[in-house]
Amino acid sequence: MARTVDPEQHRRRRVHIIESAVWLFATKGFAATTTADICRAAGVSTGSLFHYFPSKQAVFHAIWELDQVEWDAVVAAADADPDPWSALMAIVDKFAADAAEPMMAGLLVEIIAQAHRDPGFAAGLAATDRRQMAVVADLVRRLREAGLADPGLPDDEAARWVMTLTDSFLGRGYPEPDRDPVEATATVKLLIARVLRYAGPVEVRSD
Amino acid sequence: MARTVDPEQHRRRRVHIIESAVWLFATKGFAATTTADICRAAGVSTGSLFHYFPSKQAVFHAIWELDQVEWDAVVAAADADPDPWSALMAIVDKFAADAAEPMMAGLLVEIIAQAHRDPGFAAGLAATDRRQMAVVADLVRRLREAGLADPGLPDDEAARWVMTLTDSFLGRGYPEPDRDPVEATATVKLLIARVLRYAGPVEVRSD
DNA sequence: GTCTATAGCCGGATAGAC
DNA sequence: GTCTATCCGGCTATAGAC
Repeated sequence: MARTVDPEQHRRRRVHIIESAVWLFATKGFAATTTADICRAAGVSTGSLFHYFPSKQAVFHAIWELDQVEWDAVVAAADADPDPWSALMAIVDKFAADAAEPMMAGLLVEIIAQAHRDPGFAAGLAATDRRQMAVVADLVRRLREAGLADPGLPDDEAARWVMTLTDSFLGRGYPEPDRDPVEATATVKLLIARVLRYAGPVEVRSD
Repeated sequence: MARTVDPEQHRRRRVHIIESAVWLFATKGFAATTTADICRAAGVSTGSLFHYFPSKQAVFHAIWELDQVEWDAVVAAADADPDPWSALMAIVDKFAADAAEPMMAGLLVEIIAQAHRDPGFAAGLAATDRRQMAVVADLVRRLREAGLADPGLPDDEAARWVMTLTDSFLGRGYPEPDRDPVEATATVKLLIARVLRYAGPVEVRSD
């Protein structure tokens, strides 16, 4: 009786505000997005917004936290896959799919820009990145121990280079309309194979 | 007599303001940098600033234009070098040196962020990038025709991947203190060799 | 050409009724 | 919990004396 309010509803409203804000941050940038913009997009008033979040920055941070949940599933899938190469390719596909959402590219740029200024945020970003890198490094190790790859580099360094290649999905900072995402993915897989000196067959097209 | 004022002095003052602003944009970001900040850093008054530049954006654009001059020299040197591999490595070194300046990384992030919002600016960025890519593609062609490399990809696509690897100098968006720039450069050269299937010797250390 | 002073606007965040 | 109304600060850019 003390709490008549559904905590679940509270969470849902929060998520709704976050999802409205993501689009704005990605297209206009963090600084150029006003709290009024967010309120309009989410259909709430200023007062409500600041009831759910203490500041504009807090809304931005919450976006990042939401994304972590998705990655947990990806990591779990990679660990469960008995074939390390297919697990690695699944991760590559996940990166490619993320980057294909036009919003994601703009958002990531904004996240990196924030990290360059806010050390605390940078630390969180670094932690996430290390987690992702550890998963990839583990897959490289499994490939190497199975005799399927010989990067000639420490596993973690090799993982870093794999992720450098997947970063290319984000493009070079400007629209490249003539670039075919499917082909780009295939090329990344090919180059990962070369960099790791992978000995197995590289699936070039999945359809 | 009509003009008592040295146009050269006008140019020097402009450059001075630009150089003061670069630092601020790189560390605080474009939006968070106020025109008052720029004035203070450059030691001029508000009125003067807007005498030299019509807007804050114009200051930012001018930075980019200044950088172009530097690149012209790099391009000329690459064309003149009879050895395409050493010319390519010189370009890699130039990218590495740029990224080693801590300011440059922050500035580039800001430039990319701007490009995501301002189509006109993005077009300029794309043009510069194409110019750089064309130089690299030409070097790949020369390597290929000399029988020293066989990327198995079109030259321009191979050039794109070379530049993807050099992008890694900029890091992953957060400080990585344990990363040795000299070693990173050597690794990039090694990976470029693998990606291009370069047949010649890879200089691993220059000192 | 350079300054001081300030216009004019809009931002994030709060107060307090309901 | 949600709203309306509003504060307060700081911003870009301009005006006008020198």
